[in-house]
Amino acid sequence: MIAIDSGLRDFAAFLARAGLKSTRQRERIVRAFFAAGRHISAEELHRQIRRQDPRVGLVTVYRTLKLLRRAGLATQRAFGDGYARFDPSPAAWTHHHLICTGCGRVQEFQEEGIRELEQKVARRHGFTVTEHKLELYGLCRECSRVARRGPARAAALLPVGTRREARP
Amino acid sequence: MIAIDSGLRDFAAFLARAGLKSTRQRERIVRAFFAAGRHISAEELHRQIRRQDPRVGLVTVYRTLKLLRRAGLATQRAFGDGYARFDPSPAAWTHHHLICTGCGRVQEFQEEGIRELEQKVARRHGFTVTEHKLELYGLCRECSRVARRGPARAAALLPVGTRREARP
DNA sequence: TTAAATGCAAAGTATTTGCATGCGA
DNA sequence: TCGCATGCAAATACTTTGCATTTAA
Repeated sequence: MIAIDSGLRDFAAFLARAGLKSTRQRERIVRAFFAAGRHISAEELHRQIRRQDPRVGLVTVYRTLKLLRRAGLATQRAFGDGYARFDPSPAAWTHHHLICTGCGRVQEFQEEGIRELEQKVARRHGFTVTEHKLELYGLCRECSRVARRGPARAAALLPVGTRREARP
Repeated sequence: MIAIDSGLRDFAAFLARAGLKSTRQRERIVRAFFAAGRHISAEELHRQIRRQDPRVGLVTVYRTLKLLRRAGLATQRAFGDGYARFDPSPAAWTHHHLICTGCGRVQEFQEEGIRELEQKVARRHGFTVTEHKLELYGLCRECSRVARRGPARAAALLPVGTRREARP
């Protein structure tokens, strides 16, 4: 996969530039990160890696993700489920998220017009934008259907969420 | 303040509807919440309330914020500094955020066109949107100026953040 | 009266850090 | 060889929960 190779190369360059070392763990983590689906959590990434190499600690995954961010290769997000999520950076500029508060599923979408609007806002405020997040929360097609049938009144009494929701 | 009164009234109605009680603490918290600046954290809110009434616990602030969400009167956010932030709900529909990664300041902005784009996306995906977040991260005017003078190269080696960053 | 609310202390949980050991350059 | 990297365990820090007590209805 070209995306993985170029990610690895960029990261290696970053390490060299910063006087840091290439290690087996870092390579495994970076490779898995670029191979992984989008918006992956540290824990999920760690699980993936463990399958091939049990000798990689969760702590190192966290530390490497931080390095990836410093290298400009990863973007951190928080969808409100208590985990930090990570995306390869160029992707951060080209897609946004629809998060279903019913079933928790996260869908991506692209919408060209948004970029322009952002630039307009940034200019108006003298802001230099490096990252952006647009998240739409609501009910997906299926959950909407279920909600329409079910007792609508009950919604007011439902807990807002079961997991912790703040962190990131 | 009209906004505070209507917030209190709505919350009282919610409590009655749900068979819950009105208490001195809940009134204080809700009042302070609607009087407070935007995107306030539970801790900040608690500090404000304590000035007038030391007999309100942080735990109750958390619990009441959760009720406010269930009542549809508050929106929860996570800007990446480790705290959950809360906004009065109608505000969530009318403003967005510019977050400076240099100095941490959060500015609000409004941009009419975004609403339309969202609706377009929602229709395309059969999604019923209840909440939305648009956050632009980058450098504010002043931090941009400083960055342009300072040694640009150093940026690659700076820590990405000092506080914890994931949570909510 | 009684079910809900409060507050303290303790638990929970994602993430970070200290430190002894390992290992790349 | 030398200093950065790793991994374990322990620490953090925001948030939630258990439980005895208080309070609104």
